[in-house]
Amino acid sequence: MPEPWIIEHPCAKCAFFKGSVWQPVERIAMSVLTRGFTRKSLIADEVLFEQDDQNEGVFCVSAGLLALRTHHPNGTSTLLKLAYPGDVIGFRSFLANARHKTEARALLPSRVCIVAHRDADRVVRGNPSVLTRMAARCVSEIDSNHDRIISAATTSNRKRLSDLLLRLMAAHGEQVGDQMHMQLPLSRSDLADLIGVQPETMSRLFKRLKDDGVFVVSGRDIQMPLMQPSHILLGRPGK
Amino acid sequence: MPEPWIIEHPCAKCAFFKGSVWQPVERIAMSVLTRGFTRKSLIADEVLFEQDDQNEGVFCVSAGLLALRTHHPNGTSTLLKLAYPGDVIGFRSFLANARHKTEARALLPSRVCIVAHRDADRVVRGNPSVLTRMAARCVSEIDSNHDRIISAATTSNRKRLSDLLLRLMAAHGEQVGDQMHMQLPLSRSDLADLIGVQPETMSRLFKRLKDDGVFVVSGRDIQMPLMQPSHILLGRPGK
DNA sequence: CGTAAATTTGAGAGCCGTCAAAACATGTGG
DNA sequence: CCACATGTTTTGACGGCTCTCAAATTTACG
Repeated sequence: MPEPWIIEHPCAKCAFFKGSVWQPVERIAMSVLTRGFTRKSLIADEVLFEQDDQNEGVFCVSAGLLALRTHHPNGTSTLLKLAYPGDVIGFRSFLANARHKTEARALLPSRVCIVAHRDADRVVRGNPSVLTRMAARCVSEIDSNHDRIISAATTSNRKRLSDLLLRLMAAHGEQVGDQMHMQLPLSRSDLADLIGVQPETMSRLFKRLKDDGVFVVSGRDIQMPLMQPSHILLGRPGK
Repeated sequence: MPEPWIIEHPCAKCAFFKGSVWQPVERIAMSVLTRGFTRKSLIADEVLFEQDDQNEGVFCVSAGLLALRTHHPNGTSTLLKLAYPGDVIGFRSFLANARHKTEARALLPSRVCIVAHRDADRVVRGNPSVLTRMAARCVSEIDSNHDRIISAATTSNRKRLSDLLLRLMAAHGEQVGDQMHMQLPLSRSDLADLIGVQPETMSRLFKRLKDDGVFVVSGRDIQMPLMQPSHILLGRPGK
């Protein structure tokens, strides 16, 4: 018999509770959720799940930054997604009931909340609205993949890198005087895997951005003047 | 009170009934489905829905071939997906309750089945399993987008074109003697939009494929020897 | 301070984008 | 059936970018 007292939702205190896929659910589902609920801290470079692993649940990033990567047979890899707090990961293999196609590895010290597969399944079955919200996550995943396919097909690597750095700056940077400043959370190889070029090319792209005065770069230290001639960021005419 | 007689499922006679997202549903949902159900024939080059149109339902391709394209402000476009019989399209904007991000245009004379938005909504609400199957379509969409991102990042344009032609040959070709033969359903520009290169480059890629003896090309007529030295299709070592 | 790993630099070949022009295909009206 | 106009595809020339391999340099860390 269900308890008449109010059971607190395991995500209730999370900053992302409002947009959680697990919310709202019926009271009964809360106990299932609570039972399947775990939190996990990851140090930088720690792996949350491995490519080809069986899905063990649905993961929700609550702090830090994870990279979703697929490794190719020839030793190279492609960085498919950066997962920020609020992002749900592992739902692809959860929904398909299949193995992970990507590896999830922390780029920064991170924290994830986990709903174990079996219990996630049960909650979803009893609460179609959870499925609706997961489908919405799928859709935004599709959207961002489309954006990436389009930018790869229509935009120069130089502009794509500059866009990426702008996004990273927005997420990780802070204002210092009239400059933005950040510590890059990614290595040059990771950036190369994200843009889809070789590391040597990435290095040269950085050089060009530096030479053009768009960014001040020193290792992982990036600075960016807040007011800069917009034509530089927009790239050469046409591209 | 539901009719005791058997109502036939509107997709019952479809070749893709077995894998339909609309199947199985409760008997009551069948009448809603039937009510919202339309079929539409498209001549080559006819538009099913326009980019930025409001979603009017969920479409299931039953014959022919459609191209999902997004047009960019600068006049170029990217071909994001070829939709074959059995494919469901429009589910992205249906699930997100948003406008279409792509245009759907028939490349060949085609036929689609349509479940009107309002009724699709109703069926989904009453039958969570429909949502599960739509989520599965989302997941395979994500998978194929990932494959595309990966191949764009790691494979030469030459190999990507050759892979594409192989897939098209499998779908549209027929064996004539010891050759495969097909009529290309796509213009050179469409192929260029699909691979992500300029039309001039596409023309040169074809020339190289021809020169290397992989394909015999004449306009939209493509022939391919069935037994060919596999190293040609695999491309240069490394790539 | 020294070793291993990551990043940058150099050189050369090949591929792609751009612009412009030629070749080809298609459809129309005479 | 031809002449013509239109739209698509191919070709040429050229500059710029990326890949590859190799070596130099910097950074990270024990």
